Amino acid sequence: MQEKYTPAAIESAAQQHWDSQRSFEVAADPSRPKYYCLSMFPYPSGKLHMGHVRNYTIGDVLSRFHRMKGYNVLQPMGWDAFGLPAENAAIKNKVPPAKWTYDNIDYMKQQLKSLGFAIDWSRELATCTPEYYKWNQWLFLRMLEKGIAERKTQVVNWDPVDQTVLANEQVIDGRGWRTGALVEKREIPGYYLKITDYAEELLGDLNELEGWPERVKLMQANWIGKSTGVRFAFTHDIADENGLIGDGHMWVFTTRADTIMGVTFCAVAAEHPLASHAAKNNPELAAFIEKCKLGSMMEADMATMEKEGLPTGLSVTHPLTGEPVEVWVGNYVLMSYGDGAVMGVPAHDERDFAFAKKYGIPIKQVVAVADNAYSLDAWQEWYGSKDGVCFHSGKYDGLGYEAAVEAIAADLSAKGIGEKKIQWRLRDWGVSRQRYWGCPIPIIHCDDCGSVPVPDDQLPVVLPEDCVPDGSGNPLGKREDFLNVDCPCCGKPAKRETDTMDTFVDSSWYYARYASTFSADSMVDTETGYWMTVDQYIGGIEHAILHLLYSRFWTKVMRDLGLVNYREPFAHLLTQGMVLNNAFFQKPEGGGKNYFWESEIDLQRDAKGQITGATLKADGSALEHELTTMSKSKNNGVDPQSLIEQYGADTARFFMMFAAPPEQTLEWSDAGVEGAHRFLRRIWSFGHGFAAELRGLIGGERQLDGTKLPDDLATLRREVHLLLKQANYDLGKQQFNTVASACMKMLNALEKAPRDTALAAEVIEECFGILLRVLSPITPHIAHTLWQELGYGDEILAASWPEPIDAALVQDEVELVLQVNGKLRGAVRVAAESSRSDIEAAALASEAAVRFMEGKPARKVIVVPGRLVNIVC
RNA sequence: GCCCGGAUGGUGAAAUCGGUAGACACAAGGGACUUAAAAUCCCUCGGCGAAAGCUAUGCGGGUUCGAGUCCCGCUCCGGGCACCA
Repeated sequence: MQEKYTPAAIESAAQQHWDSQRSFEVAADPSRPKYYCLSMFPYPSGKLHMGHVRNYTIGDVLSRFHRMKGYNVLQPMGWDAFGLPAENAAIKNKVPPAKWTYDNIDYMKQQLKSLGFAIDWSRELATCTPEYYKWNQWLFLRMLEKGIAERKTQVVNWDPVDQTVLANEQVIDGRGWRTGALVEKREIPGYYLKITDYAEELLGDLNELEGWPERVKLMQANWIGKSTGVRFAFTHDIADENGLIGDGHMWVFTTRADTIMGVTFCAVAAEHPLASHAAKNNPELAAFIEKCKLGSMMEADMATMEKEGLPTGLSVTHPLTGEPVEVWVGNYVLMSYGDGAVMGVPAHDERDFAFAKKYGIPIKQVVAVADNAYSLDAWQEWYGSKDGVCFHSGKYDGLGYEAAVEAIAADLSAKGIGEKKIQWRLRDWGVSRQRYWGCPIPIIHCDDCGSVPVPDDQLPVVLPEDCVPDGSGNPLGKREDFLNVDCPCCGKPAKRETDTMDTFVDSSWYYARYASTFSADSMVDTETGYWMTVDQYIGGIEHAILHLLYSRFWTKVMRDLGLVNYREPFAHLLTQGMVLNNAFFQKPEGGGKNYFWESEIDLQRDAKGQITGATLKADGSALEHELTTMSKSKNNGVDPQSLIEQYGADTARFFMMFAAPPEQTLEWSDAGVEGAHRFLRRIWSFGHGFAAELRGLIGGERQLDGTKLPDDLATLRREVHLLLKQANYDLGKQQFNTVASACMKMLNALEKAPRDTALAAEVIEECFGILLRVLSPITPHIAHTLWQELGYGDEILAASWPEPIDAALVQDEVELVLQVNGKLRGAVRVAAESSRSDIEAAALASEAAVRFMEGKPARKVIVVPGRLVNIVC
């Protein structure tokens, strides 16, 4: 056995061993319990980053732990291979996205292998391969047949210079990222998946997901956003050349029907038919509407922008009072939510209040809350409260929120212009992307037959892999060989759809494909039934809503099509915190941020080492900094490669687990890695130092007799078994940082232990065997090698997980904390099985108690068994 | 702006059910070994104080014998906001 710990050598040897044994290739085996452990697959951006190392180490720890617990463990890996960065790289380097992507996959796969993850590589998949995306297309066609997919108009960011659609990410301060041109909103056709049809089930089934963090379920519930309210119409006789607009009804939705008597205006979206009609003879309004159409599509921008409006000059009729109500166009009203119109009740809605104050619209209080006086001076929290009663509301006066809503809904319903309605915040999922590097939408456009689905036997529609996007629109639009096709209905020349699918489609079902046998004839097969559902899913908290919601939806669609028999894909979810690092930037005049690498700058720090400023090495100019997620675009990623090369995979893995609990954000710091490596060196030299003794001991049928141990060895053994108990508890909580520290404590104890007797060697043999096994999921290479070298066995993978021995844990005496009036004043030692009154007596008699009680009688003595005694006097 | 989290020494963090705050590490300082360095090992290490002790878990209140942990009100930081993945 080598004296020196040489991670490079032992890690490649261990990896070769696992490779040659095919240790991690698994098959369905109904006789054994299965554990499907899935980490979110990476986007092949070029190199692994620290977030990946963190994510996959967590998954690997859980996989290896469960394997030693006796489970049949599946841990697959693949590539979320379609997406925008490949096109950006193509624009920059003139390399086809396909080549860039496949090259990145090759490199990153080798990186993953060097980290020693227990992955079944025989199930590797990449979403950009036709064998995979064929089934995106196939399922999309089934959704079309069932009416789950439909074609309607969508609003996109349009760059008028490049004549191309931009992602939100490519719009910086309202301008195109490459051209700097003001971005416009444009309506174009696209496909939507009716996720709203599943809203009720997606919401309800959250209750079944006991293994999900509450906060994720809460976020999803809020996102789905079920609200019960009233949809009703303001009537009018506004007509254009086609007759009454909207049949003389302007529909609105409100959750506050109880405030209907306080309506003093209505607001409609810029795209609303009444707005368009009013703009015809009103150039100022037409200009305002154009301006609204320029604005951002993003909800955050909508919510923070200045609320503006302009009157249309039109009025509609209040459904209950019959009074005329002015109609305004508001830039904050969304055509895509509800009916694109809202009622304005300034007295009881904060936004309406601000709007009314700004434009001098009357404010009419119609809800009163006891002991509060209404004033128009400033908005008060209680104005929006549902706790009050109707007021100034005629027949509804005195009714509380619920009674008022019921009464008003009933009256509106009687007039035939309103009803109670459930409204969802969730919108349908627009899946069309005007991009090249994605899964082609399998549709053919024929002048005669319209939009025709590609027949199943012509799937997949294969994406040509040699295009190089240049930023001026989808290159598929110029590919005659892709575009031109005969119409499947009439046989006449037709054109293929050039839109591709949202990449969230790719990631909505990959877990099911891993679990099946990659058949060319079916999306999923019977093997899926054994492995699914995923027992443990691990990924970044940033996916808490969209990816997870789309996957849940997709699963339910597959179930309705009879493809799978489960209703939820992921039983347990671990949302790892993000890995953060400082990012340094300057703000150029055109807007946006220019990021610099830390190597390009000089840092200024205060006496405590906190960063106070930064300057660019090149010209000394000042930089701003922010603590943010590691990302390619921010030049603040730390490449794990150098870490692996310098210290080895085990050190990188140990440090990642030790640095913070998995759910917490992890602020990157180079320091600390050294400590992890030092620990592994100590483990190695401890093993090396005892190699001869341990080899002699291991292997026999001998069982350590704990009753004959001298005190120091009994204490050591007790300490290690106690640490094992804690480590097992923490593994159950998925708190791996304290598992790592338990291992460190075990080694600390072992190093201090006496080692000069045969009995000592026996205890150390048992304890070190525990330590190696607890450590093995985190640092598998060193644990594997020491296990073998010391003769514990051939395969630590095949060893069973250690459990603490109760007899080793007992102790005769315990030390209790002594408090007087809640303050720590000392300690009392008592026999472990002392009664409450014995403990009280011992505490009261102690020197510290006498001293701090200052002669006062004890009014109360609180005894917490095994913990403390508190004397109140 | 809205929804969801988080905040504990110089740093990362621990504290299982409301019961010794700072385990385990990193950094720093001191020492041993060494011709020297590296490595390794030992000691100190929240603040104030000579000590007794006091004080301390982002800020301000509250509940409790006892609060990092529970409640109310803030501040700052992170994630998401539907075309980044």
